[in-house]
Amino acid sequence: MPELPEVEVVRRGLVRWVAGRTIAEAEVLHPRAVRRNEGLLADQLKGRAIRSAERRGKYLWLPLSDGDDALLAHLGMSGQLLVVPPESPAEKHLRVRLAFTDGGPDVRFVDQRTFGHVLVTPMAGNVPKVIAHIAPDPFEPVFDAAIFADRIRKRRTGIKRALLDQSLISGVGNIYADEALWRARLHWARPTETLSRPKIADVLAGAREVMTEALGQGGTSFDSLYVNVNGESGYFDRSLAVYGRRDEPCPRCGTPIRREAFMNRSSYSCPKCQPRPRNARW
DNA sequence: CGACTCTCCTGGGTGC
DNA sequence: TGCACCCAGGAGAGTC
Repeated sequence: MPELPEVEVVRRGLVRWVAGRTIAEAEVLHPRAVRRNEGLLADQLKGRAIRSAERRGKYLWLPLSDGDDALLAHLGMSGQLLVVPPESPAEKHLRVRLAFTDGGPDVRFVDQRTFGHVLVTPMAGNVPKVIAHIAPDPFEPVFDAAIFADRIRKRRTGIKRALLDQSLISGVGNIYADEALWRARLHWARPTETLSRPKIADVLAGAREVMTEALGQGGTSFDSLYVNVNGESGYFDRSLAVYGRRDEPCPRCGTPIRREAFMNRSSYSCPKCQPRPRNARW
């Protein structure tokens, strides 16, 4: 499942392949992949050059020449942006294909579960207009830890729900939320308004550390659904402390990791290091 | 505005 | 072997 480190791996892989190249043809093979796009993507992209590859949180975009807009992508759960030779056969779940005027490798958006999407959208300052409501991610210079802590403390919800709220902090998904909370020794249902500023700083530090480590190992992958632009999986799943490790020993204290249902998904935590608060909220 | 739920999707795994 | 389920969620839309 692509979260910030996985999307960053894709961005880094993509930028060296696409910067400066001109799109000869864009082909949409599944309408759902462009459901947020206004107009015809193929017409909007034909003849445009890609300037670079940028990212905020889990969103990735390719600024385009001849206008102040960009090709924006979100990988959803199973989306991939692959760089492959133009003659290679269509992938089973190929949704959008970009061919280039230089005859070099295609960029292909492949997505089994179609939660991901791509669209051409105008920029609003430094980010695409349609993601202006997303908060900076914790690796951006403009991310303000004090503002983040204030906003967390004003919420009336559980800390994990707040971490997953992309308007408070972007880039954190289910995996790294669980890992950050384990590092900060906090239960996911801890009410946000009961957290001290230092404790919020611990969570933020945990999130930054675990995502930095994951990035260093090429991201996390549990199966072949998340891959970099060359189709390779990351190795960070070997380093996860709690996510997906029900009944395995906590790396810190040895207590078996528990799995709890939360928002129609799973939360993994250590019962001893992360005791459930009496005033749990979610 | 904030809190929360519902919904979209496919294929691998599981139990009978 | 077949089939009915369950599960993985990110985030926009909608409700209150």
